[in-house]
Formats: sequence, C-alpha cells, structure tokens
Amino acid sequence: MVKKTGRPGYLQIADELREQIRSGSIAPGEPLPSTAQLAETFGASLSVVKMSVGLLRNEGLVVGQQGKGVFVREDAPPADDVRAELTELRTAVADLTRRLEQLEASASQRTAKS
Amino acid sequence: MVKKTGRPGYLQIADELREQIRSGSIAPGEPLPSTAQLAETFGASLSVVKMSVGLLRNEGLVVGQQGKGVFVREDAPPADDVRAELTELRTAVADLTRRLEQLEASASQRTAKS
DNA sequence: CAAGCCAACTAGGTTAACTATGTTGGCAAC
DNA sequence: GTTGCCAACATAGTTAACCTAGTTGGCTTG
Repeated sequence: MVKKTGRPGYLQIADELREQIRSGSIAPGEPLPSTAQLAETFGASLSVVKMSVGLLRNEGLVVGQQGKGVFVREDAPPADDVRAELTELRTAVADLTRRLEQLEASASQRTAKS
Repeated sequence: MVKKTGRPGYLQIADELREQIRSGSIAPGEPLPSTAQLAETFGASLSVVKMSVGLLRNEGLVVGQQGKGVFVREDAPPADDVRAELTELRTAVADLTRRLEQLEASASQRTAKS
C-alpha cells in the first residue's frame, strides 16, 4: 500500500516490486500481477502503476510482452545488477536526505518557537 | 525532432539529450532547456518530455531543482572498485534508514502529544 | 529606499482518457 | 471437428488536465 511519506507513489511501488523480485517472491520467468491488479492491491491509479513498471522495465529487471504480461528477467547480468543497485541506492539516499531535511526543518521551527 | 521510427518518442528525446550531455553540448552544471522549451523544439507534448527528463533523472545524469531547472550532474567519473563501494554504501544506507526511522517515530510522538 | 506582495516561470506528481497492438478463450457457423 | 470471428484482457504509448511547490523579478506600498 502506498504510504504518505512524501516519497512518490510510483517509487514506493517500484521499490516494493523490486524487493519482491530480489527476494525471489516473484521468481525469474514469472509474471508480475497485471497492472490492473497492482493498481488495486497498492490502492493506486493505473497511471502510477504503469510508471512503476516502466521504471523496472527501464532498469532491465523485467521485460514486458504485449498482450501477455510483464515477466521477471531470467538472466541476472552482474554488470546490470550493479547498475540497478546503484540507482536503487541513489534513490534511497535521496529519500533519506529529503526525510532528514524535513525533520531538521520542523526541529528548527520548534526551537525558534520556544 | 521526434521521428516516426517506431522507437517511442520519450526514448528518442532521452537519447538526444543524453547525447548532448555526453558530447558536452550541455556542460556539467548547466541547465537543460525548460520542459516547455524542449516540448516545442522536439515537437512533442509536455508529457513525453517530462517522461524523458524523468529517465535521465533516474539514470543520475541530471538532477532537477524545483523552481529552477534540470541541471547536468557535475560528477561523471565512475569508481573502479565499484563492488566494494557498493557494499559500503549499502550498509551506510541501512544504518541511516534505521536511525531516521527512530527519529521520525519520536517526532510523530511529540506531534501527537502536543 | 526597503519590505512585502504578486505574477510568471520552473520541476514534479497524479489521474484520466484515448489509441495501438498482441494474446487468449469461447462460441458460432460451416 | 475445424475454422473463423469476436469479446475480454494484456502491455505500451501519447496527450491533456490539474495540483503542489520552489524561484525570480518587478511593482506597489509604507
């Protein structure tokens, strides 16, 4: 489910799917749930789900087959793996930075008020 | 300009921008044209331009600054011992995440109390 | 002159609607 | 039984609209 953490929904969903793939919860060769199903289970609109899947597709984690579904890639290319992990870490760091800045802002507000 | 080659427009535009960055036509630290300008010069809609820029952003080639523009990243050089740095970053991110979650939890407690 | 407001720009996120295209299963017609 | 059609569902791409939010520059007001 998409949480209201300020992190965009399409990134949250992409993270979740990435995690399910990495953990083997969705095995290589297996299809992801359909976009409609994902939209329902995540409580999001079709658009954001499509954006999320598009991200994974761009990262090479999954391949889409028109009319059939989106399947987890069988081969785990190490070079690409590094690349995917890099983008993952990069977004994670960006997320942490943002959250920290929010905390710092509210903290300074509290200080100034008192 | 977007051609009718079957390759999606948002990929064509991303390719073009990537090329301009790689060639130095848009130097590091410099901003890309605004999305509105890009849409006009490429003869595309705002939506596809935003998708293209989103791709580059995801790749880490550029960073967006709300209200100002999208800027080419200053640092391009990839490190050699990528793997080691990756594990180091992974543990650092995990640590930061844990600490931040603790902070956020106590912060929300304070909010609820007041 | 200085402060503050405001309009015009910027990126970013979300949603909805439409089109194109491929796959699959069932059903009717022959 | 086989063929062919067709409805339902799938991904994929595009566009438009609306909203949030940050930045900047100019103008007005005190």
